[in-house]
Amino acid sequence: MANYPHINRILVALDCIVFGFDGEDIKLLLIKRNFDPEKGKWSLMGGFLESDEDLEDATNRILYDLTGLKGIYFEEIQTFGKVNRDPVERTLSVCFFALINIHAHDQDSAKAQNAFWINLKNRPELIFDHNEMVDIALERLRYKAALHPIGFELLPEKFTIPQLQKLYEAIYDSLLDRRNFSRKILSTKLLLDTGEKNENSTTKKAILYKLDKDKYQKQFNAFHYFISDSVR
Amino acid sequence: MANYPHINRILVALDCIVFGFDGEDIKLLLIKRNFDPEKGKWSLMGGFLESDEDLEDATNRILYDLTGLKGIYFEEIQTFGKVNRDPVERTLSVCFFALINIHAHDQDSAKAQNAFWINLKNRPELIFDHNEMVDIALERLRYKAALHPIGFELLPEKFTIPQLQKLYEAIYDSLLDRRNFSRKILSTKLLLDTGEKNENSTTKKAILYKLDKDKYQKQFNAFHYFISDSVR
DNA sequence: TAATATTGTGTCATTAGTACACGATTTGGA
DNA sequence: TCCAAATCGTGTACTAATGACACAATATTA
Repeated sequence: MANYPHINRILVALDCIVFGFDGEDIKLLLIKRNFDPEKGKWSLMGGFLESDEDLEDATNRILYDLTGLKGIYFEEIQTFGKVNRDPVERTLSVCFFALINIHAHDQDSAKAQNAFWINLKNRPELIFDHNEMVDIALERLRYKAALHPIGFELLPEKFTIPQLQKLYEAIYDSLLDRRNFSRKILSTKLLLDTGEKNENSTTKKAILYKLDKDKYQKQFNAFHYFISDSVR
Repeated sequence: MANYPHINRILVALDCIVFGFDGEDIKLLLIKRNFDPEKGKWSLMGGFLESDEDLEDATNRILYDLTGLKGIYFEEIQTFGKVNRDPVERTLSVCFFALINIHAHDQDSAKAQNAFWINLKNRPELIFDHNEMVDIALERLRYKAALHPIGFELLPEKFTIPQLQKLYEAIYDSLLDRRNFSRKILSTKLLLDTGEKNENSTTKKAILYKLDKDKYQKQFNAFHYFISDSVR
């Protein structure tokens, strides 16, 4: 069976940081554990890698079990491999974060996993090294969102510029200038005016935009190099 | 022993992309395999994770065995986990890249591993998914070097601005404007004038600088956010 | 219909980025 | 010896991007 002899095989788990946005704050989808180990405590959603399963398929499976959604945006962060990180048995954890539209997920799936949306600012202590994972995920989200138009993954299909601004303000926990923000976002040409307006507003109704998905795909991995001044 | 029953344990390997710079080109330290599987073919340097070893310690061990150096700069890229990526037995690979000063490493260590510096432009076909690993590593190096002063890891302690420019030109495979490059680099205030000049040159001798390590540490993780225009 | 909250757009000064020029240094051969 | 060739250091002018701030328009409610 095993063809590399004398080498130890190790348990491999996946752990997922699910970010959502409710219009005001960034939220995490966390598990109130009703199973061992650490029953009763909070943790990230996770699962073990099956022997016949690609790593990427396992990620999609875990996200589907949690949210009922397919095709969620996710990104690997890091693999955590301290010998004693899991007190039960040595377990490597491949850690990733996912971004979802908080209103689109399936609530029954979440309930079945005993998962709850928790405001990032009120996050509880998590088991094992899950706190560190969240710290790193948040750092990565901030890093990525600064350079790539990733934030749209957290919003509904149609959204207003003020909503988008609130999202960025939540991600960076800082206030932005309305006028400069608008100019900067529109200059990307990634937004399409739907012609509709946000009827939920009690004051002036803002224009609803949607993402230009073609441009989004093309531009996604382009970013402005620090060294961009090339010579012909 | 095992406390999570009914779950498959998997082999975990580490694979490392070692980048170097010889003054003209980016090079890779590759292994001409004199062992099975795929004996005789080229591969990345790698090794298995030991059962009593932290992931990070394993990385340092593998890099030390290859280069004789400690404290090398390295960064995890991604964990590769397709079921059939290793034809011998399923093996997860935690993949990372390292940057070293090509002249500082221990040649005997490299020789013992049958490792050779290969120009990135002439890289041979590698085994398994190692080609993809190199592609992703290069992309990550370009990404990172554009925003962080990471390039210094590839240069000797004292270096000239023209040398640094050649490095960036090699990383991005493009020519840069001498005058603007110099201005941009000096504006970071990360370079200290050593007062010495490069005696190797056959024409005008350039000023030798060294890295201001204090500033380097402090600034390393700072970068300019896309959304940086905050309101007081 | 006036007060309040919010949205869309505009202006101006400052900074950063791009394109390009000139004089200085060093070596080696005329 | 001195001039050509290569390379290095710095400067300047134009353009684009950013940051700070103002005003008019829209919608609701008292």
